[in-house]
Amino acid sequence: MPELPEVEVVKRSLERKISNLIIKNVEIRDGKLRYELNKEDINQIKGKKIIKIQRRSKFLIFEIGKNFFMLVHLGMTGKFFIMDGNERKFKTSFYYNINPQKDKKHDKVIFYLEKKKKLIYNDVRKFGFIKFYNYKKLYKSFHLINLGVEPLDKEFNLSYFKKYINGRDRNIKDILMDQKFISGIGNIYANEVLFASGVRPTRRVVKLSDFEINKIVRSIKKILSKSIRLGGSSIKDFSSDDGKKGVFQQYFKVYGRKGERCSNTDCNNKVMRIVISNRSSFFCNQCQK
DNA sequence: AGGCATGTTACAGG
DNA sequence: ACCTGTAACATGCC
Repeated sequence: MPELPEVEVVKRSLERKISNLIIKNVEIRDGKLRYELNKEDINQIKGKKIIKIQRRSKFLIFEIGKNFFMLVHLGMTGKFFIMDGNERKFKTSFYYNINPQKDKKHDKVIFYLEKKKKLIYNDVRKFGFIKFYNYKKLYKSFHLINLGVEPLDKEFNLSYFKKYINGRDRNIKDILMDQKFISGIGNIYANEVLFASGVRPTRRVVKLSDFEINKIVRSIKKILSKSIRLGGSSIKDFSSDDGKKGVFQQYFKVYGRKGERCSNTDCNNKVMRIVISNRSSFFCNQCQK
């Protein structure tokens, strides 16, 4: 589900709903995630309070009690459900159509909170993980230490961009998804950003003009922040307990649109799909140079 | 049946 | 030691 905007939306939602609550108990339904869940660590958080939830790149960082941190990555299909009493609320779901019954099968960890609330970590493909650290080790962990700038930070600008690509002969799409360069962009947003910038995903970075780089930088900031504002453009809150099918609102201009007409009104070209680094890449041959 | 899927990373080769 | 590209991980939908 998650690229930066989605994770940010999840973070805000969690902050609102479960911060300042004490974790009464934790049930591990299936600890086999990307990394096996550490039971001793899990035991340590019982009786402690969720103090704060932060985001770095696509990672969520829960501060629990004093000097203890839970690092969560949602992988491809990780999501959190918050249950208030018996109601299963779909706060942040993105995996085909969510079916409450089928979905329960993939509940991995259940955090029992105060006020009869529950936080459920659910992950179909098990690429996500939950790890625990103290402060020092958290920020020294290999997950966080190699991350590049946050795309929405001022630090991410033309000169940072040029400095990084200097001497690298790679295509622009790879660079945008390179977490050591900027952290938070995945396949969907890389495609969308390049469409908005009028740059083909295959372009070598050494050949980009300052004008084009600026366009890319601005598109990144614009698209990511817009997406956060909209509640994560690739996800939609579900209220499916009444049996109604949730509706995905698609805002994508090129992603997944192979063969469809280009989104630019004055263009009759069809969107192409090619594979770059094992990932689908969509673009308009006419509008992207 | 086979292809495809928002993620990271271990590994091999240069 | 660095840099780059490939394959693998698990599961389900089309």
